Amino acid sequence: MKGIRRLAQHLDISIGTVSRALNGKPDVNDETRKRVLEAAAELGYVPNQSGRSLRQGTTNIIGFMMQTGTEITGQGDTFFMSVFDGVQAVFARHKLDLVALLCSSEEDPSDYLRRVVARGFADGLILSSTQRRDPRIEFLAERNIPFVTLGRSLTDAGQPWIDLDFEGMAQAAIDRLVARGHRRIAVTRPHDDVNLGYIFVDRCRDALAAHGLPLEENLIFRSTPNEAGGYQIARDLLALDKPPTAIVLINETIAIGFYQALSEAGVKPGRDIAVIGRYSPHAHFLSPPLTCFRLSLRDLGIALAETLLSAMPAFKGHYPDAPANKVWPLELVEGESDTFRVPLR
Amino acid sequence: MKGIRRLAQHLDISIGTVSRALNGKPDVNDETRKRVLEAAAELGYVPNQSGRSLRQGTTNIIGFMMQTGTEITGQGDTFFMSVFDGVQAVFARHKLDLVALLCSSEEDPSDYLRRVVARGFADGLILSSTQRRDPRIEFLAERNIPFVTLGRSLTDAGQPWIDLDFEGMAQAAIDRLVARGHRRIAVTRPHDDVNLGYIFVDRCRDALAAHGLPLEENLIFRSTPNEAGGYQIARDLLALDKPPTAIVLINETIAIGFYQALSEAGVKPGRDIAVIGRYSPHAHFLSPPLTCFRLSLRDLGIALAETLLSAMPAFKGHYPDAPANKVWPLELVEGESDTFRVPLR
DNA sequence: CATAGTTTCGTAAACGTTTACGGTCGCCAA
DNA sequence: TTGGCGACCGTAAACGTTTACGAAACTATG
Repeated sequence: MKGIRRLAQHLDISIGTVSRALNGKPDVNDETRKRVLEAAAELGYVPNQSGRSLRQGTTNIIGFMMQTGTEITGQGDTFFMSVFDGVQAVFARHKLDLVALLCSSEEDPSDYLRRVVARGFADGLILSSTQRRDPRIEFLAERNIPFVTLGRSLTDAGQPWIDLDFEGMAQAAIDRLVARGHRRIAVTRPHDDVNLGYIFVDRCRDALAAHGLPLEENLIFRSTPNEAGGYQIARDLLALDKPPTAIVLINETIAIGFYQALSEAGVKPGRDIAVIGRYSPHAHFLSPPLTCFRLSLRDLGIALAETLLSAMPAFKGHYPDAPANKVWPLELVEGESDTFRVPLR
Repeated sequence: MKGIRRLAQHLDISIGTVSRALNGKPDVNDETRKRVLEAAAELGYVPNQSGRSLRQGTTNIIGFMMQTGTEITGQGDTFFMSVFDGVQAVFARHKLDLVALLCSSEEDPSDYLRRVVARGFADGLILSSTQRRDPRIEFLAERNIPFVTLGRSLTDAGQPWIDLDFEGMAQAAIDRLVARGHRRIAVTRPHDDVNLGYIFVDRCRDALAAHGLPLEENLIFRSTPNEAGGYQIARDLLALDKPPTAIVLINETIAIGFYQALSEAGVKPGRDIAVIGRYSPHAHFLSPPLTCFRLSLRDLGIALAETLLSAMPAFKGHYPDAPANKVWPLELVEGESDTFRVPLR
């Protein structure tokens, strides 16, 4: 005898009552409930996941899908782990288990999603690393699986999303640099088709145009979003006939390689070129400290979770004021890497 | 009508035959099997996970447990993502789904494990961040859930494990530094009770003793294993009356903060102090390049997966030569941070 | 005391699969 | 003709829960 039957037999009551007692249903005597809970703890009984979700049609599992391989995501462990931490905190309060679904860099994310999730694996999903056109979105939407995306896509299907405010960052960074006299400003973007690259570059172009300045095509640098990518960008930049006087880095870790390549050439951020980037735990420890845009990753995770919950029928009304769509603000952290000013001529 | 019934009705055959056809059982006509597979693809049928695992008593899910929060794990950047990638590659070949179970920094890992896994959630588990005494091991062992740990523990229960060769690293690093004349060598260790700290420090002590040298207590630095921790170590080290002439850093990302604090004090690795650390994607991009110990994280993941598979009854014999226990070698990458030699006097 | 209402509990069906078992059919050999 | 055998397929039980329904016991009300 196993499972709930064993527990019921041990207590000499029916399995129905045991189940009700454990699940906090109202029609069970207080005394009985107490006995059941004690016995469950004593025998180490834990309800079987499969049985429960087969019956209820619900798994109590939320999946957070991400991709492995820093060449792909541009965000290392700490980015996702911090966001995950926030998401976890919310779901734990609702007895939902959160698991990370890491899609290998070798597998197509859509195939992965189809394979692992179509079979009723999760009650809800968080999608990250959204591509410019992302078939996963259509797939989930037409199956009515609640989900939220971290990042916008051109193929949005009315699902809630939260995205970082790359528009605001572009605007603020460009305005700041232009105010310091820069006219030829470079920008970077990821090498692949992730949507933020388009958003960021386009908005930088707009912001420059508002000042009557062009975004020169050869000052748009594509790279893998890791240290090596940053290194390459700096090399390419320095090899130009007429290098720009300022640059805005869109990814986190590229600053390390970027700094290094500059250093090897005797070029110092803040003195010879203005650099603005993204916050990362090492940003403070670069020399000079990187001026960068920061956000609270944990809070972002919390918002993602609440948004997803408000999109799940079972939790209707729990988070009425959760944002359906939100552009998450980035806060400027002043460093010394952008103090270089272009003298007026 | 849903699920396999719908498929059976659509084909006008029994659900038993459909199931057999889909699962590659022998006693089904080739023609019938073909029709079933086509119809399944057409209708987008995917077997329900809960139903299947309820019947079979197996979930086809493997869990890789890690902890969120860089202050905890000590591996920033891409450590886990890379290992995970290797694990994934192996399990995918066996139609096993791998999910990451990230335990929040706020929750006790043992509680987490009990909560999420006891209910028959996974067929096997990989445990990382093993503590010196780790209750999770006993928990899994007595429930007969196949698992493998990344890291040894004092409370090992006969399960297979793979650990990094911190002994070898300690030995090689100390020998190297002593050969260059260093007599007062500092070492670092994580701030918490993760087992590798003990192993590493003890073995450094042994290696020094073999040369007739002591490991001075005030030259053992504890810190959070992130950039800030490394920064603090350097500050503390420089504040000593008589700073050491060399140091071995056990964690990856602490090198960044360590370098920065040295730089602020005008101390240069390789010229004024010898530094040996652990490889990380940024190690090349520090100045001077960090002499460090590297390993193939993806291969480590592959080995973990094969080891776990060979411990799972259902895969007996698939990986007969998978290591039960293995100390994973670390390879020295020569940089320029340890070229400082102590002049003979 | 009769009746209605309330509290508490047991019974059994249902969730979607897999699989042991037995049945049908056609074929071949004796 | 008969028996045996192999190929193929249908039937139904089983996995471990939850929950709708109804029964029983008790309480309150008239």
